[in-house]
Amino acid sequence: MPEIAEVETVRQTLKSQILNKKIKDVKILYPKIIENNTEEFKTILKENQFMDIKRRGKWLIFELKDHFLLSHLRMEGKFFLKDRNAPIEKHEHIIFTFYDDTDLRYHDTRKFGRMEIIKKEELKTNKHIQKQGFEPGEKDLTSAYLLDEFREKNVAIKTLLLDQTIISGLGNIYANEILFASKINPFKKGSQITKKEAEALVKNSQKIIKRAIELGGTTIKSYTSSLGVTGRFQQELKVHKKEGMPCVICKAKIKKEKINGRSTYFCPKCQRVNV
DNA sequence: AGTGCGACCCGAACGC
DNA sequence: TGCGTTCGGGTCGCAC
Repeated sequence: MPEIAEVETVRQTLKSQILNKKIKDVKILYPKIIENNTEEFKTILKENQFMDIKRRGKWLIFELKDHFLLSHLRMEGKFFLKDRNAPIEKHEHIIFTFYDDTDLRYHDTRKFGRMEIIKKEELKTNKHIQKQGFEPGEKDLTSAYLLDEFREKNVAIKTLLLDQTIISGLGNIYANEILFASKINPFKKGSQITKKEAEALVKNSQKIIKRAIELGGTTIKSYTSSLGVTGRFQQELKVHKKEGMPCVICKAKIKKEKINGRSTYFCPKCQRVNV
């Protein structure tokens, strides 16, 4: 699933492929993905060009002349670059055709992804963008900040790591891995998190996301990023999808349980409730 | 305000 | 084998 490292990989890959190419036409085959009026969406894009691609958390931000195109891949959104004559595949929902006869195609099996075009001055106040917390690696993501955010929260730390308003960009895979690296039980309540644990979370989120980006993200299940780029971080997963396998530290069997409806993998020994 | 949960989707995995 | 059912997963919006 695309989390921050996968989205960053998509951003870098796309940036090297589509910048400053003039858009001839846009086709919307499944309108629910677009949060704007579809005619308005097309009108803004035609004859326009992507001048830069930025990112905030899991949101891709394509810079146009006077607008930004925001794109969230959710579970399985992918971008592919193809020849315009290539047959349209089943899950290709949005097609941007450039004047050089290539297409940028948005492919999304589950149709969960979303796109929205906004005026440039609306970026900071956009409802999606403005609520993003700090990203792993940003210097404002400190243990003091986390302790303050967790202080009054009576929910599992695992759930809090997935809250984009606190830390921006983490999904289920990296939340599981960061908790394992930090030796924190995923069920532990936010208010019970100690200073030491908060420091470990800052350090490990930074380390793991940095490493995942270096490896091009995690390819798991059906998810691969654009243009056939395959992530290699899955080779370094320690607990995610490792139910029943021996812990790399202590050999105890990795457990799988649900927290807030999400699969949570952890080592019952290294991540004991009271350490 | 904080918290929990269904809805959105559909292919894969599972159960019989 | 083949069919029906369940699961997963990020985010939103609603209910409490």
